[in-house]
Amino acid sequence: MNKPTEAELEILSLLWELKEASVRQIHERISQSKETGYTTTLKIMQIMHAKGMVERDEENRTHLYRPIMKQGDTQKSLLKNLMTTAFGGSAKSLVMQALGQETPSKEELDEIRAFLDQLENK
Amino acid sequence: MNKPTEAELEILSLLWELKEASVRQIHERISQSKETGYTTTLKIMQIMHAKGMVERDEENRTHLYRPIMKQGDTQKSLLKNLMTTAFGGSAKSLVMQALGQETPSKEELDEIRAFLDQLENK
DNA sequence: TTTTTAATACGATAATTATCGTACTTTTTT
DNA sequence: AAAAAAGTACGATAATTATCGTATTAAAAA
Repeated sequence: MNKPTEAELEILSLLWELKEASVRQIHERISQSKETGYTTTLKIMQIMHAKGMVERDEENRTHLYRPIMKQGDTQKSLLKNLMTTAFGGSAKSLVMQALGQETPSKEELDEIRAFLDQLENK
Repeated sequence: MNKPTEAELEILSLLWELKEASVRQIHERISQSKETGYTTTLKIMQIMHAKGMVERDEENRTHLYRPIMKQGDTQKSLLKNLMTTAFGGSAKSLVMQALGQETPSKEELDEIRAFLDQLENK
């Protein structure tokens, strides 16, 4: 599956969150942070559909879109790409940079620790 | 400083690694993994210079380029962007995805643990 | 000294991505 | 029933990015 563009990714992540949404719903969310026309959002979603990135329920007049690209797979491939291009392939430096960026809660830190332990025993 | 494009990032990370390089050096590295013309690499580096992303030593005929954008800053902003768009802002899920992707060595895992502890006591 | 090689500069073009206007259709409101 | 509102479709265009050819110049080799 091909790499989503910036605009596509923005929409995809809303779809991951909402599971299913109309163009209007997506557009309302997007236009909170960005000045953009409704038909622009519509067009991008149509393109995503043509590319097979999303599926569409056309039962009713207002179409409903659902993501096809799995969130985990997409995250994986984007991360891998970023890791090799910007971090010289080092997971460690990426991870530490990310943690410094936005520190998780105590609970989350513990989950990460557990995950580290599990990795080590594999 | 503006977000580097894919092609720019590829060059930037080579410059981070080499500290300083000619167009030819960069092009040789790039063309190992990709079929591309010399003048294409040249042009992109010229554009990067025009944008102020790199500096250039023009003493000799063969110009030498050095990165201006600091590696850490660039990594930070790219990661932040990816974290918000693809990971719903969750550092935890990004970190775990990255670790699953490319498991660091035992030593590196320990460094990450130390970093986690340090975060918690801050 | 002549020729060949290796460099830069830079405009033109291709390719990709984002934006929007307009036409048309269906639904809802008046 | 007429008008307004809310949808989709889709072509055209703008903006950005990537690629390359050609001209020119400097250095190296013959």
